[in-house]
Amino acid sequence: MVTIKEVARRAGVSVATVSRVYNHSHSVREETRLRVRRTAQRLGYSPHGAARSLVTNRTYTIGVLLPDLYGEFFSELIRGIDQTAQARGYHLLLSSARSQRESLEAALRSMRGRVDGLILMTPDLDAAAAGRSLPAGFPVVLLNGPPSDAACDSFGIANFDGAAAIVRHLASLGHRRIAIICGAEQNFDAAERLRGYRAALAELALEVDPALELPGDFSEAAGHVAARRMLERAVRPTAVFAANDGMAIGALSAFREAGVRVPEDVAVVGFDDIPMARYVDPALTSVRVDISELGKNATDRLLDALAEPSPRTLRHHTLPTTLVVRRSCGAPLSGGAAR
Amino acid sequence: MVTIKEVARRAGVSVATVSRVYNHSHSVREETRLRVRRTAQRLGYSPHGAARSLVTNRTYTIGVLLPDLYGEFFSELIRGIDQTAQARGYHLLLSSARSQRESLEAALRSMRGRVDGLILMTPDLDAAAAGRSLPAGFPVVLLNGPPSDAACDSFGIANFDGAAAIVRHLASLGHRRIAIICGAEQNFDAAERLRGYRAALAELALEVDPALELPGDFSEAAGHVAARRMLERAVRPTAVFAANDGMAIGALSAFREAGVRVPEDVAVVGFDDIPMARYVDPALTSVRVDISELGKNATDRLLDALAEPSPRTLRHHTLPTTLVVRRSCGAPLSGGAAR
DNA sequence: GTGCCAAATGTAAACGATTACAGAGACGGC
DNA sequence: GCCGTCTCTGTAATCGTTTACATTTGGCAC
Repeated sequence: MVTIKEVARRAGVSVATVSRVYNHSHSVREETRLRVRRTAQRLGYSPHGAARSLVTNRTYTIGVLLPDLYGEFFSELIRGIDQTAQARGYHLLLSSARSQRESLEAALRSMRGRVDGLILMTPDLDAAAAGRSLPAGFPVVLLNGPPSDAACDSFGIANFDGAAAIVRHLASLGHRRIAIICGAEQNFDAAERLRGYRAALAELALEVDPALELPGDFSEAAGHVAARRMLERAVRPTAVFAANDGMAIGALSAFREAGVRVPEDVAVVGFDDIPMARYVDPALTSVRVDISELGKNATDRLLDALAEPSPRTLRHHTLPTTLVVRRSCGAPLSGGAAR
Repeated sequence: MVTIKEVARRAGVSVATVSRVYNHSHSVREETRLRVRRTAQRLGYSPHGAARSLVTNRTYTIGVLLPDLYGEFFSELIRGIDQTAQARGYHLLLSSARSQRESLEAALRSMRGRVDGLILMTPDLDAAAAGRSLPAGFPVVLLNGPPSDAACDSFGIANFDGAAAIVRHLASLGHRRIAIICGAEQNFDAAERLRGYRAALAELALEVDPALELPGDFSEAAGHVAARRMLERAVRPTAVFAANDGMAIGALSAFREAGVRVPEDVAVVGFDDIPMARYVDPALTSVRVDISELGKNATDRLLDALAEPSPRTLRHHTLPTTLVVRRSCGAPLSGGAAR
């Protein structure tokens, strides 16, 4: 592999000059610059990232630590992060932390000297402590986690409001027995959606019935199972709120198999508004969350902090959600098909 | 940030000893090792990746360069890659190359000294040359690209066979006018699926009719549009093969809106077998491709090459596909619902 | 010719680790 | 007591850059 020394020798200059050509270009004669560039080109030289990082203490890389890498949620999130990072000249070091604690700390350690900052997704309630195991002063943005006492910014989505909006919408359509298929246990988003569901029921003076709260884990299969269990009941709910679209779609298929019509016999709504939602039958009413925007915002915030490392005020940002009404909830659709 | 020197000083040893504790642990007295470990722990030390890479010439990072980061295909692929890489102690440097040429080369340059090897996905037909712009001898694995003359391994999926199998299956159900909704232009997978479709038609002595080959781009919307265009025709196909599941699902929704029954009036099949496929209505017949396995294989191959850099024989690997029959094609289902 | 200034370039010390090599004890055999 | 050997530890060179500082060069005013 050709180094800066080699280029310098072949171009008849010192390494400092070559270096200057590749960085702030002032103070290099045009003729010299050209000669260096041509020589480098000919030799196929490009600067060695690690060596550069060592002396500048900048890697132009941000670490992204996610709980797992499954489904459209994550591809959207990464897309948003990558887009922003790339636009601002940063690389992405990606990792998923399967077994929470030990592996999380290990992952953090192994990123020392490889990244300038970190985007950390800690959806588990007990992972809140994660931020604390970080070296103090290291730039970190937390994603979708419970409010943490760690000294860093955090981003989340309006789970509570979105869930409440869904419930209010269903109630406005006349539903009184509204079930929920919960998200993964220990998951913060899931907990907030459940809390929003309960709060809205209370606000509407509807009964909060534990029997209407079915367990789930965000998978299509879980939605399918939950719907089946509902059908076995003597008294069925008239509406079902699945804590994400995947489970809603699983529930739809279970209802279809059982000959239960949606939305006539039971209304179904989801959460997230994944691209697929508008293509299932019936088209799924959901809560729109711009996941890639979430990634974008988190990345912007992190890169801002990197650029200007003054002690800025820390904040928790909440991304708003929008109700998207389609056929599955049985509402009259204004102006034809929902987009 | 605390360095190895600091740890050495505080532990009363030389930097060499600290280094030895962190690497091959032989030749350090147990008592010394413990003292060093404790000191490091107390100071919150962890080795600096860039410095380490500089001298060892190993980054334990592999670069992953993809055309974009959209949809379940990519999240599955990345999942497979990450899983394998992590298990073998490697990090992932992820990047998407939007505008092909210039950005591709730029991305490659900027990875010099940051990665030990590269997984490069070049689905575009004209990107075949990409491999050639790489420094010779740099370990690279190509993914889903056209056969390249570059000196590196490549992995792909059995697009041709999968498409042919789909067509044969439809023909065996009595279909004679089988349409295809093509994938993105210039995309190698798309081209191969089209080729497989045509070959199977020829083999079955069915007419290859350009009017039955509709353009698409792998998006749900494209499938929707293509299906609408079919419905406008005087003579409609009796079966539609969409080059991926997303487009098949878009087509399903268009048919539903038009009151055309699937599979009674028209059979629909897809490709990829994304998780969603079994939950749409009717459940979608598709061609199963284990995307995460693809990522896994490519990564294993790359890491093997890194471990043993002898000039191994280069190969092109093709991942087999399986036909998954569900309701949308109208075939009699053996043994109840397809898994 | 001399002195001064600015621009262009070179010299060499970092950066934080790894590792070849050397040195220091300890021990045992003679 | 001497020497060889083995185990543990230290010294210092090295990796490929950046960059503070020094040096050279040429032009220009005097």
